[in-house]
Amino acid sequence: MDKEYKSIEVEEKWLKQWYEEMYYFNWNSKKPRYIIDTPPPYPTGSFHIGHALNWCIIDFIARYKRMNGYEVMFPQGWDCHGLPTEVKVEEKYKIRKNEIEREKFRELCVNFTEENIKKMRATAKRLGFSIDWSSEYVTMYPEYYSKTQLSFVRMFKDGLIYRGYHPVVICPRCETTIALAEIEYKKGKTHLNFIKFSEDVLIATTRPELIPACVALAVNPQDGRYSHLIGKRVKVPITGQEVEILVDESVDPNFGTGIVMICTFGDRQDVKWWKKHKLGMRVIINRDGTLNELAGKYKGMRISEAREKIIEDFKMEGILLKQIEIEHSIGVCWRCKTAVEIFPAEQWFVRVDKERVLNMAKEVRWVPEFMFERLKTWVESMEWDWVISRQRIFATPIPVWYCKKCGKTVVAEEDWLPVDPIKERPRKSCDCGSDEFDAEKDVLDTWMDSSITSLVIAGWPELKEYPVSLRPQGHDIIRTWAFYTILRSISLVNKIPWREIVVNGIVFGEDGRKMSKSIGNIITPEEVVEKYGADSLRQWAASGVIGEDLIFSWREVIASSRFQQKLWSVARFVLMHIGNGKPENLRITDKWILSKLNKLISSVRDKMEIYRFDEALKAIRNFVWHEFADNYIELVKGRLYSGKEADSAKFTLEYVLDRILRLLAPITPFITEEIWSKFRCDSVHLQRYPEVEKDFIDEKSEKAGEEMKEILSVIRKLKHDRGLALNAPLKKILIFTKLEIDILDLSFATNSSVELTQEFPEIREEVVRIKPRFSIIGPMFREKSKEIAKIVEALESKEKLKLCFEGIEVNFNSEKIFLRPEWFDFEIRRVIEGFEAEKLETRNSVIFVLC
RNA sequence: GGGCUCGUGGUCUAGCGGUUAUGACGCCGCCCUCACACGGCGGAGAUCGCCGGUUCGAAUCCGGCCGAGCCCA
Repeated sequence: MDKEYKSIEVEEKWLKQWYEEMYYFNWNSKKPRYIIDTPPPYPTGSFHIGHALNWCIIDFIARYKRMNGYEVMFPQGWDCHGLPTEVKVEEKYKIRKNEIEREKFRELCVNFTEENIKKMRATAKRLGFSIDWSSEYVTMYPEYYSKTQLSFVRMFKDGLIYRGYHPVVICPRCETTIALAEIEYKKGKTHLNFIKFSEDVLIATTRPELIPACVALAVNPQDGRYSHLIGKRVKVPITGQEVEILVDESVDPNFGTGIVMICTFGDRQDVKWWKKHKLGMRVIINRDGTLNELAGKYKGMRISEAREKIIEDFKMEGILLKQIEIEHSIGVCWRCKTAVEIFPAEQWFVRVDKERVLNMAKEVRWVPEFMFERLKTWVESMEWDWVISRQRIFATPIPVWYCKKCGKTVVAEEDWLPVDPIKERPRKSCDCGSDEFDAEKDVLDTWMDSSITSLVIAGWPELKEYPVSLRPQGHDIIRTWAFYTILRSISLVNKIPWREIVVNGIVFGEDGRKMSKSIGNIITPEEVVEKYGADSLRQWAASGVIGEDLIFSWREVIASSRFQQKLWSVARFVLMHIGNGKPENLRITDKWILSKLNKLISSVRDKMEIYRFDEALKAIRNFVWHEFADNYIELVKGRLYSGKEADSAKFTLEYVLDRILRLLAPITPFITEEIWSKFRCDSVHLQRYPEVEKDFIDEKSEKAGEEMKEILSVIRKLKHDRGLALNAPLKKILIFTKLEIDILDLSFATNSSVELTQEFPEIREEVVRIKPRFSIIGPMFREKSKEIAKIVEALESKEKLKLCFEGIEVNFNSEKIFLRPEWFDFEIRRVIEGFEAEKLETRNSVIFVLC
């Protein structure tokens, strides 16, 4: 074995030697199943460090469960559809999607995505994830999206999907509807404009361009200033429509003038009021963000343009009384950051039964528990159903046509799927007899694809097992992926999707900020692997507390690679000495480490079960380094080198190494496999996770072993303090203890002869020096302090000893005073058997070292 | 504005009713002892964010404040 552990070389070797079938999931296996609903990443082309963290956690769980006898499914999906790819493809080919055929554009997107998947797959493989590549799924392929369509058809039939005219959020740049979950909020400054509608009606608004869309004004019922206005009608400037002044408790009397303008639609609050008060609708914005004829003279302008113009006009008319700058936040499209608008349109919706979703979600075990709160607050704040139609191309088509003659909606039948309504026609005539149809051009929200992953991996529509075992995911997509999956699972099969959900944090850069290109604090998994190997990156991933955000840290990665070197050196030592080990005549030291190891196994198992990989790994590292290497190996070296009583040590070394490797295998699959292959057959990953062997738990030996460790430590310190080499021999070490310690191992480890003594040895003690503590004596005796020192100095040896142990009464200026031991520091010399001796103490022993 | 999480040596962190408050990195000193100098041994370094309260006892529980982050409005 090389002295140095070459992680990169070793890892690349195993990547070639391992065979993928090792991790294939078999539905016919007799083992209990453990199915993981893994996240299908969006194929951007780079498998980033956040993915790496998430996948490491999944892999720890998968490997742990496998070693515990489960048939584990660790699938890999790719969630392909969506706007980002459309945008990238447009950039790449310098086209606009509407300039070429739909089909052609889609093809370009598919090719682009396939390339990206290839790159990400390579990174995932390099990191050593035990993915079952035979269960890979790609949402843009017909095998998958036909299931998305099937889910649409079934939910439509059950009345859980409907088409409706309703205000929805649109992104004027992307020219598509987006879901509430796709809105981001940005803080910024804007002007609050005070505009006079009539002599006694002054409103304040941040969106003056929407005045043409005004359908009502509202005041707070408690607001005494305006009680005379309630129910009155007032004329809107510019466009001149008359609107009523309403009352509503949710109007904030302290904001602006206390009179708010309700328009269709400025924001979601407008939608609420519009619904509640059953107001009319004046839509002045087109889908592309320009204004229409209802905006009067502002027709054709873009929103920002209209805002400037209208302010100018108001100024001229003298009805803009003042403008103040305020902080506010606006909703923007999460992909292109354009400010979103609200626009009523005919759209497809999924019905959201909030209460039911929450009740079912409670049946899932949430790790950490508080993450459920995130879902709860999100669901409770939802204002309308989930809009699932999008005006895009690269997505799953909505399998629907509309009869040209009677207008009836024709939804595809299950055996027509997959289907693209634009390319195909319904396979039967409309009930009215007509064969003329308009295809639905809208497509489905990408979340419609990815919210059925739990079902798809379980074989839906023929479910083989459900709910599945686990959903691992980040907390950033609780309101989307977790929520949608629960909703769809309930809607389609009336069951929760998974028994348990483990939510991990997100990764920050070393500076504690979110990783981003603009800040330049991005670390890629590839660069970590190139420098320190995958096992080190994996150890870093294990170092985070589940659910908490994790800061990337080179320090942690380096510490991890050092641990690997240590483990390697330990293994090298063990493998040099093992062979012919026998579990017979185990000595205290052996029993001590075996007992500690079995307790370690127990606690590591407990930590793995609750996904506290940080604690599991820390415990293992600590054991390997500070118990096994620093102490056990040092204590048994003598036996191994001398061959005396070596078999028990050999057995123990081999047993401990074997268990350590299995314990670590889920976290560091490469180094454990490499060491395992040096003395065992098969793969370490096909072994059982260590079980506690109760027979090895031995409190008495453990206590004795700990005592030996402490004795060793005080002797090391003594040698250190005296400037002796650690292997310098001492004349004799006499130990007085009630514990059954092993002097054979101790004498080797200290390179000295060690004797146990039942009785305290004959000691001659002598006070060599007494140093008064002037900080105590000074304040008491003032200028006479020096005299005290002299008196003490003049004491006879016996008296000095007495002072040291109990204190002594002396004459002082013809007065008797009592000197206390704590007033002085004593230097004591002990002599045993004619040699000068040092007295050392541990909790349970007194040790005399003869130098 | 609301919800959640977190403030512990220089840095990162464990502990979450009684510990001499854990460990890592860094720092200082000694040591190339036949597994390991990517190592060993030893050391210095913390009024546990601030203020109150509960308790015999609080880093740990409760309340308030200050600060950071995430999610949401």
